[in-house]
Amino acid sequence: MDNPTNKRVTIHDVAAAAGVSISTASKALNNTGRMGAETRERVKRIAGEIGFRPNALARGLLSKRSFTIGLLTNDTYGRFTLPVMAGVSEALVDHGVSVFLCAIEDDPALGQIHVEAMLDKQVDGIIASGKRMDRRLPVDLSSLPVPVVYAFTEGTENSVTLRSDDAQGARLAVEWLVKLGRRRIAHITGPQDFFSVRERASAYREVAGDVEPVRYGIWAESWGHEAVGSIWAQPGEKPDAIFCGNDQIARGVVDALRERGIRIPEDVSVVGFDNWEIVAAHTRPPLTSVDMGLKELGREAGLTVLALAEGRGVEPGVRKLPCRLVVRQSCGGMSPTE
Amino acid sequence: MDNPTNKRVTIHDVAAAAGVSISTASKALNNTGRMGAETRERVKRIAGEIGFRPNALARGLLSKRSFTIGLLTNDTYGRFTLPVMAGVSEALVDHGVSVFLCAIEDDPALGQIHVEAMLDKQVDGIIASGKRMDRRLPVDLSSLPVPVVYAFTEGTENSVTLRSDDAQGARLAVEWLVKLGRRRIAHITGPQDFFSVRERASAYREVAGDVEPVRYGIWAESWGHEAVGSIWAQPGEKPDAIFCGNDQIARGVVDALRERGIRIPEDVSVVGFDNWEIVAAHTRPPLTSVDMGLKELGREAGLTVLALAEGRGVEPGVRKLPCRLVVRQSCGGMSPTE
DNA sequence: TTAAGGAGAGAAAACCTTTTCTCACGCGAT
DNA sequence: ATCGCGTGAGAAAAGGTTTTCTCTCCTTAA
Repeated sequence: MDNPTNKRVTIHDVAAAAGVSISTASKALNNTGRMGAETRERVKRIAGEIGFRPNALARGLLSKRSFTIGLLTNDTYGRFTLPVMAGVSEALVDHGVSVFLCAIEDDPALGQIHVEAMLDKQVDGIIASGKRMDRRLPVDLSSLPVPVVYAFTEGTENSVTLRSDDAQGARLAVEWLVKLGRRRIAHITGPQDFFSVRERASAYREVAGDVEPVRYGIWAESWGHEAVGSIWAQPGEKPDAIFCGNDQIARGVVDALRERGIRIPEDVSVVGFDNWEIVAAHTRPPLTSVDMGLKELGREAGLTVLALAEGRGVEPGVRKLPCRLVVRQSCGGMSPTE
Repeated sequence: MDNPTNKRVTIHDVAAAAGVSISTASKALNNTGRMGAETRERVKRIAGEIGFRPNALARGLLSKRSFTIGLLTNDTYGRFTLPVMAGVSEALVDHGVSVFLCAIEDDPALGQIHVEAMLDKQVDGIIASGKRMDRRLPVDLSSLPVPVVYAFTEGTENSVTLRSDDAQGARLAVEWLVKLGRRRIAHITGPQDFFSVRERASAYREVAGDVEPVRYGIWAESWGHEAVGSIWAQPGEKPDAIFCGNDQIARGVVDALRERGIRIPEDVSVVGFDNWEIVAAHTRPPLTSVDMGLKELGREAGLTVLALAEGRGVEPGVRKLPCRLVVRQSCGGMSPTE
């Protein structure tokens, strides 16, 4: 049913082929208006046969809905926005909505250009996403003529913001360690100026108590390695579990422990954060890790911006999505519900 | 200069405000038609003042150009399409073109849906991208009404395909090792059924000679680790350099060497492939690695599809873009040109 | 038999922009 | 004085849909 010419088939062609007027054709295809059941069926059948697909530009011009949204991110290479994007795309494709990807590094001018390009193209809404929860994108989205949803980046005053519940995730991890019988749980994590770091740390503190100081550092293997070095260099009792601020740190921790002949998980349990498959699953032993559910976050962001675009109300504020614990072999025990 | 009402400002508003007709306004703004210089300036000034931006949908309806292209990928989480995407976006934003990101896992139905959605939205062209050069996307793009460019995935018969020159990249790496005085260079790499693997291996063979067998395995740290184990378990002379099929394998190799007390780069040089920052830069010591220039590839793909969309001819066939060697500390020596 | 009403379908406007065509006017040349 | 022409600017069509309005029949009830 391809059309041999290069010209796209329009509703005019459908109408002509079916021997009806354009308006009747349109109403038939959209299940609107009044007409004989037979006519409606015939139009639909013929439309299918000649491969008619409505021109979204024309439709959008009239309906003020382009079935298009923009995804703005400054996390070009990062592992955070990637699953978020996948989630957004997945949630919206069912609704016929396509996603403009706009990678603005940290360049305000570039951001501005992208936003304007999106508005020119009449996007129905914008999702702003980033690489950390407590930083803004370098572009002001607060007074746009379209709805904006923030996902994994800080939003403005009365905006809708979606984030993972890091405190709950941290609690999940530490409680799991406690349940396994660990009593001396250390926490090696990233820079203290990250909001997530502070949130995870205080949840850790709540559950694990004051037995070990929180160790702040950088988001790198080397820091995990080094921190273990300094803990084991000190005199006194050693931890029987280490809760790490991310998987890379955990990886460094595991390496450092192994170098000392300490067995994982028999002597020390290790838990990571992020559940970054490529690291967590390939560490020896594979890492138990907290998954922030970023894909789910993306899906939620997509549905939310869609709701706003359709005029359905959405309560503004910060919405936290739960994390889950992915159990592998680095801390013993078999399932988080056992 | 915001407009207080929610209504978007159209060229009607500009015309009214400037006291001219719509056609005159349009011609003034597009620098077409004939009119007094003063009129033209006044229209432009007023358009700027009231914040007029032309509606791309309406423009596209008429011009048959939507200034929109689609990027199809099945590498949702992968590290390959990510830089490709960044390159595409970067190249096209200057031309006012926005990019639809379509993540089709490996699902033909999903692919079909996305392609149809893109065509409905009148994309000017499509870039297909994947996670390996010798696999097709699970969707047929061979007879679409818009131009298609393949980047880092296999294209169809008479298509334009962009890929990295893996043979040249491998040669670069091995020649570098030779220049450093290494004579017994091993090659530990991925599965032999990857085209890139075979290509890299034969380039390796050309330069390094027949002194060590190529060791095929899987794309994982564990394989690098294991391969070193088996090499060092064998009797006979040991390699003084190892060229790895990717950075993860290299990472496993480095770990295994260190466990044996072998110094890097003093005793053995190691080179990786992919230059995956997050792995290469954080291995101890940081890995020298071959960079496939994926961002450049993306940029090139963007410009190519744009050229096709504008009717400028592009020679079909496979175009290989050069790799470059990123020198870090894992093989000694300081710069690839020294 | 006629008026009312409903069913089926088409005409036309609207969305916003670009482009082609037409028109009016003034000036220089005949 | 008239013709032609160049200049400045507006009218209208086009692009593909959707939607409202209108029109024509036909049926049914009075």
